[in-house]
Amino acid sequence: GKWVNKMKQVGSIAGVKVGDRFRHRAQLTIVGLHQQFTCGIDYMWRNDGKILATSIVDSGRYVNNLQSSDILIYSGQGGKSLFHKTKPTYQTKPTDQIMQGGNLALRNSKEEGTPIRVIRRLKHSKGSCYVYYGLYTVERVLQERQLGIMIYKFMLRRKSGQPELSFDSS
Amino acid sequence: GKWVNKMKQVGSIAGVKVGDRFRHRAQLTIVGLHQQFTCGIDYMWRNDGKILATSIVDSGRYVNNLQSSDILIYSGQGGKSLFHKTKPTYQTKPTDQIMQGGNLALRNSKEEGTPIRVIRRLKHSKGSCYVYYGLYTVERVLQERQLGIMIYKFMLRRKSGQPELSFDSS
DNA sequence: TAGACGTAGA
DNA sequence: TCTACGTCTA
Repeated sequence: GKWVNKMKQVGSIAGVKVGDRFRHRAQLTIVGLHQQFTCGIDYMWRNDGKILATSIVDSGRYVNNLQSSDILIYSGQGGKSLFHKTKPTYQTKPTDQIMQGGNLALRNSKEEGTPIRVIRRLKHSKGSCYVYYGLYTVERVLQERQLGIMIYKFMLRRKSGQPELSFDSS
Repeated sequence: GKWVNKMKQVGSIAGVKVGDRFRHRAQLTIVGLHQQFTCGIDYMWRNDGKILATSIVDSGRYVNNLQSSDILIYSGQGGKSLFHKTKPTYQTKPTDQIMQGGNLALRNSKEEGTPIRVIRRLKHSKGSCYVYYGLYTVERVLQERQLGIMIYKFMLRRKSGQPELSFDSS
């Protein structure tokens, strides 16, 4: 259950600035940056029934890729590889990723050109935190084979006109 | 990893008042009330190697019991009943609870008479929150049979001189 | 590395 | 009811 049925929204969140840092995923939920507690892709239902991605979290568990300061390659969700360890035993059947849920939401966002909030986990010697990177749009949807299964890759580009991100020792 | 290696401590936490409410377990961790993220019993190591309970969370998943405004019966942790559903299949062997970890910490706290922070989850029609109930001491350690296994029950009494808890519609 | 009174959403 | 890029401690 929830205290407040917080509405989801596309775009920036009032009071949250690019570069803001958070210790826990729960804090992203509280401020409304990303309302999924563990899932990497959050999305909302538009009035016409189409789902649109609102935010993604790059925690470093999937093989994503920050190609430059502006381009992020984000892996889709779902699918099971024989080489992917799950509890309590190893998978018996590999399955490809499917164009549904978060993957579908990201593809729809590309079609509509709507912005997506990007949060990335930064690791330090002392620990880690989640940093709000700002708004991105999906430019390309790719498919590739990885560990024997088909997975999606989404190429996102950071929207221009946003504050620079600087990562000093703070 | 962590940002700060926050020290655990027995007793009240500066800045946290009886009756304070929190939405997520993560917030209990942040303020230092209860540093275990999902486990119900938190404890620390004293210099001499003895473990002492620092705090417990009563989330309502175990069969606990608020007998009066001052007495809380709290179930120990561990043990597996044949009737307790676990993923991905049902247990094959029942196991009793063991006097270790959190259970041992609670027993030690009784011996030492040290206070324990108590947090209880309150459920509403709209959702739930965690409420800081204040400091309690362990008065009795009981054992009983439940669903075919031996479990511990800890009787805690709220220390006197603390603010009254009132639960109106706030 | 695994277990533990986690959460939100489909 | 289940899955999902959780998070701490032992």
